[in-house]
Amino acid sequence: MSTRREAVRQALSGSSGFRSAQDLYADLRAEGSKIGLTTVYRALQALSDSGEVDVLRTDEGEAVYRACDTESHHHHIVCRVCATAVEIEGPTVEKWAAEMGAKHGFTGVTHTVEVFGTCASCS
Amino acid sequence: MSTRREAVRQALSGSSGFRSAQDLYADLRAEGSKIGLTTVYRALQALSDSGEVDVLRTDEGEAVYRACDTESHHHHIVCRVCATAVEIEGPTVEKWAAEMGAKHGFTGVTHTVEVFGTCASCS
DNA sequence: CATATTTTGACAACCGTTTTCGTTTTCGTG
DNA sequence: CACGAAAACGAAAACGGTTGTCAAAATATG
Repeated sequence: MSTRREAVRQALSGSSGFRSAQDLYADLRAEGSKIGLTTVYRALQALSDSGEVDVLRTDEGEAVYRACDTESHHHHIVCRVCATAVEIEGPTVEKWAAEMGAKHGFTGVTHTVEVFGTCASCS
Repeated sequence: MSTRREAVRQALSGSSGFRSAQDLYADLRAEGSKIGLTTVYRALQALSDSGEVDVLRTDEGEAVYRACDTESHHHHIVCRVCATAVEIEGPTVEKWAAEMGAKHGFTGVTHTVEVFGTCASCS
């Protein structure tokens, strides 16, 4: 793990919620780092490959990343104002997805679930 | 509703599963239409605004569209091999999402749910 | 210390999407 | 049917996020 990559990881861990690559790049530059945008992208890709961060796409097609507290499968509820994310657990959904898959003859069922809303302090 | 827009809608209805704007453009050109790519995008945007089609982003950031059978809120289970999509209903998830939102003090909660798997005929 | 390997970052290339803008088509009205 | 306004169209350029290129710098290896 190189220094730069570690810096990106920390920038991500240090902020709550989902951040875009460009956000993180701006953060790092703001604190004086001379890191390049390319390196941020590379670091995020590596971190996501190794499963250390979650990735998802916004409706605008931008990739956003988040350092996860837990290793296990879980979902998030994200504030659409301040982007703060809370990890939520959903045996309910997991079960529902599995049932639906079975019902329609699908195998190897996976699912993507994202919940958005306005958090208490932003509303 | 203009002629072009109708053509796009039909191209979409005529194919099962999610299709990208460029797919549809290729389809239309293949059958001899002189439609422009711009118009396909505009038509899809209009159709999605009016709720006649569903939109979602692939992991690669590309927007894909699908003509829906029903007007109401629902989800899909998509075959990752042939892209066939089946509409599924989930009072369970709707309720779960609302509960989770309330539990963490979020308001105006919306959600995105997509289920993927391999359909019976592809597995 | 010299050399091989990896990492880095400026910049260009990409790709899907959106905007721009001049042209064409459609449509309402006289 | 003719006219003009408004809407739709399409080619090409612009755009924004992301990825590739490549030479320079950092790091590891002998």
